[in-house]
Amino acid sequence: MSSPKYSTQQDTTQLSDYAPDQLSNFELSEFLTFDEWIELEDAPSSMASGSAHNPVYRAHVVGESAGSSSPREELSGGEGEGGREKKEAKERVAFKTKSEIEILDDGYKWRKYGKKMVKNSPNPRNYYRCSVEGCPVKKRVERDRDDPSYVITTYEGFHTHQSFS
DNA sequence: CGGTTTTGACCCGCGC
DNA sequence: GCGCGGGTCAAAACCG
Repeated sequence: MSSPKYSTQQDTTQLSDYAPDQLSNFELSEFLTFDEWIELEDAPSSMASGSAHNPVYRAHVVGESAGSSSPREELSGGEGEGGREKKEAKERVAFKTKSEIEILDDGYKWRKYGKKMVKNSPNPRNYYRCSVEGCPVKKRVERDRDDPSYVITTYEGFHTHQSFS
């Protein structure tokens, strides 16, 4: 509901610096299985102060640790179609970034489709989805429970179209 | 006008 | 068998 305090622009300068396209490729190329946050060393060359270390953590959550291999195939919801395709292993990449805003513009258009409160955390969980049709990419944004200053963005799936920067 | 957002309700899978 | 949790979708409202 509105976040009057949050400016539309904000100083997302540092945030926009990371290219989603490039980043995605990088991630896709590598199979990640990190159960912990890995600090990415950003090159804040443009950082005048330099002291502002942009803490970006990358973690790949494989989940599906034996057991639930098929969380959800498709939301039939009245769809009697028989064409069911096996879903490929959808990668789940979690990014932890220090930011006051959760809506970080990564170059893609996202449409919010749900908000849920997490038990154990006063922070709500936002669900975003790519506005582009055919893009099974989903984004989950949640604030760090320990550090509200940090935002955990979890990307699911992969974009099938070029990023519109 | 289009697109998007927002809240609630609904649904599914799994657990016990 | 039933309940819980999480996740998703839908309609309406709002914005640019």
